[in-house]
Amino acid sequence: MAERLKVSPSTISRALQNHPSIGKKMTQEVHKLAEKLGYYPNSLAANLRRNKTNLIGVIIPRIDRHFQSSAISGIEEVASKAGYYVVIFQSNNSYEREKENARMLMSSQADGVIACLAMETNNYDHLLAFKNNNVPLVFFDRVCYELETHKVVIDDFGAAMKATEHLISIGCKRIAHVAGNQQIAIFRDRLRGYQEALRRNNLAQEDELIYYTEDLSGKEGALAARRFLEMPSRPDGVFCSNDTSAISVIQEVKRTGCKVPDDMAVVGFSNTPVSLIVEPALTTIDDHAFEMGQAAARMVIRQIEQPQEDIASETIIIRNDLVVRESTLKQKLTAD
Amino acid sequence: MAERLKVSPSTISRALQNHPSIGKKMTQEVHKLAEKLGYYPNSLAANLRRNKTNLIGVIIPRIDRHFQSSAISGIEEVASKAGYYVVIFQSNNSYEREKENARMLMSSQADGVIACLAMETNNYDHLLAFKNNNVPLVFFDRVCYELETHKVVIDDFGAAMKATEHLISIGCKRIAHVAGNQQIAIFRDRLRGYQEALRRNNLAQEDELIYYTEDLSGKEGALAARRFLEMPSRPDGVFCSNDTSAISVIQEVKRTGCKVPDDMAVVGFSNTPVSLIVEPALTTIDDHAFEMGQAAARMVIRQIEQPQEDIASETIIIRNDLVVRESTLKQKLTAD
DNA sequence: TTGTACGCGTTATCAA
DNA sequence: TTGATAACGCGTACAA
Repeated sequence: MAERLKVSPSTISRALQNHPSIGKKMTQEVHKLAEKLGYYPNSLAANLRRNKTNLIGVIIPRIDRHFQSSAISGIEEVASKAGYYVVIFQSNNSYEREKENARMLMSSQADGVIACLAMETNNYDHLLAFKNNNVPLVFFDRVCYELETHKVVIDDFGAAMKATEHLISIGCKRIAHVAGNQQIAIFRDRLRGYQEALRRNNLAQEDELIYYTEDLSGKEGALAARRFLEMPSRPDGVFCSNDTSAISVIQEVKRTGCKVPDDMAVVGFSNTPVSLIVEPALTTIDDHAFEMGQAAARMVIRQIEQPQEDIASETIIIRNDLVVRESTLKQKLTAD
Repeated sequence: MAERLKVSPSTISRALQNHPSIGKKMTQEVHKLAEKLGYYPNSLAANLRRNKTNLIGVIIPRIDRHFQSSAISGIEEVASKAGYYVVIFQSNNSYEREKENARMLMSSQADGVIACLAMETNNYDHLLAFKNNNVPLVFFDRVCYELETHKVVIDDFGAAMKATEHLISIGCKRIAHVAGNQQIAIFRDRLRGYQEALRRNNLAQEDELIYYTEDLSGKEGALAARRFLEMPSRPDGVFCSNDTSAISVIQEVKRTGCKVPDDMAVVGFSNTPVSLIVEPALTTIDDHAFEMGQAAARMVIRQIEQPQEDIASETIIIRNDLVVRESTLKQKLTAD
């Protein structure tokens, strides 16, 4: 190491981190030399020694989904300001990969972990390792209620109710729902919120008004739309559990010559950028993914830095907003 | 360590990696015990010892851009199959952050690096460190011609020419261009491709037909459209350097009551998902981001594993395709 | 087939 | 203010 050329390793080490007990002339010289030699500290060794990596691991299904990448941006913003680095692991919605990711993360000695569960996951043993080894773990969005950890979520039930009641408020009488995978809590909650809104307003609750999808893909959205359109008494409003399927519904409805929102009003979920581009622009729930990420990061960092606060489980609920756009602006109301 | 309960550390170590010279009964027992104890190898220590991390660092502007996240998915797919892990660093298009990212990556002893440069970057010293320390470096998309490294790109010049000639082929006579930041090579190349197409076809090449933007944002696209629409002799076709601006152009044109493609045909660049959702659907260049990522990953892994192949610089050019959609399907041609 | 001993590059501790 | 030394957890050459 660079010390050859001057003094002792410890002096170098201290100088590089501007330790107060080092002469400032010395400190300067060391810095200059490091620069000249193109010296990069080996953080592997440092982390090993200090038993701290400043790494926050993130396990998410897919990076190329807008909701996820927004959340990551939020995590990154908070983490980097606090001096942490974010390493991302994609599960591709596969349980096996998620398990592998968790193992990796344990091995890399991450200081904390933030996770959004894979579709497939319904066994949580692989995540217990974090608890057992005192690695702070925070879930967001697709959380796990079986495990006692901190969570960041939105009120999916309430948001779905709000979305459905909005459809009711513009005069829809038969409201359908495109439902997500019912293995996942958030999609169950959204279905329940939809049902509760109907119940409270004494509207029809027919099974055939609910179309269950595997993964809320565009293709499934189109299939759902076709089913609804073929019904003898056609629904006049649809609440979809995500934007992708909602947009497909809009496109399919238009393809058959019907009008959105006049023949069928549509509401989505997530406020992804596409909801502004489809025509008519999509009314949707803004779930503030970026803020969820920020909150999750703050939470995990707090646990890392204040381990004494031994709170078993805390849940943060991020606000959500209904963003009303043309896909639910019926003529009679635009006069306002 | 687990050895307390059995034999020596080295036996454990060897057993865990299924070393041939260990009794298979022994090996099995060790694995079982590790499982029971919830043992996770400390990869920090292992990497330090082996002087190899199996990490590929990726420096990109922003994870929440579709092109980038697709490329990352491609990188990840190849890397994980080859036993490498991908760590992502976002520069947010800031030179300072990119510099910081490079330092981090050096410190974390990444085995290789894949980079897509930030908008701001026009000094490349921070990347020299990789070369100086024999860390393989591969650029993609926004590459750096000043440095002698491997690169993965598309033929931006040719693609832009193809896009522009497509506009010409459908009968456009006055073709405008929404140009990206001219500091970046790819955007310069796209402008040049546009110009070359006009030249070859003896079409008007007026300065006012080129609208220079800062970052090809939606807002700038709308401004460009307005400028074009206000011109005394209005352009009848526009080639935009990305999809975001192209979509804004379409929306702005429609807002003023003009028709796409009949009054003004529009072509974008990248084939992002939104290009399918806008109406009319956007004709665009598919730049195969996922494949660029794959190619970059293969390239960097080859360099890691075969350092003897001392090729100074190799450039892979990924194919690109013009995807024709309604935004350039004029009535007279749809009869085909 | 297994054990011993050392070193990877850093930092914490203690002594000077 | 600085230096010597040990230790972090693992892999490996060598010895047994």
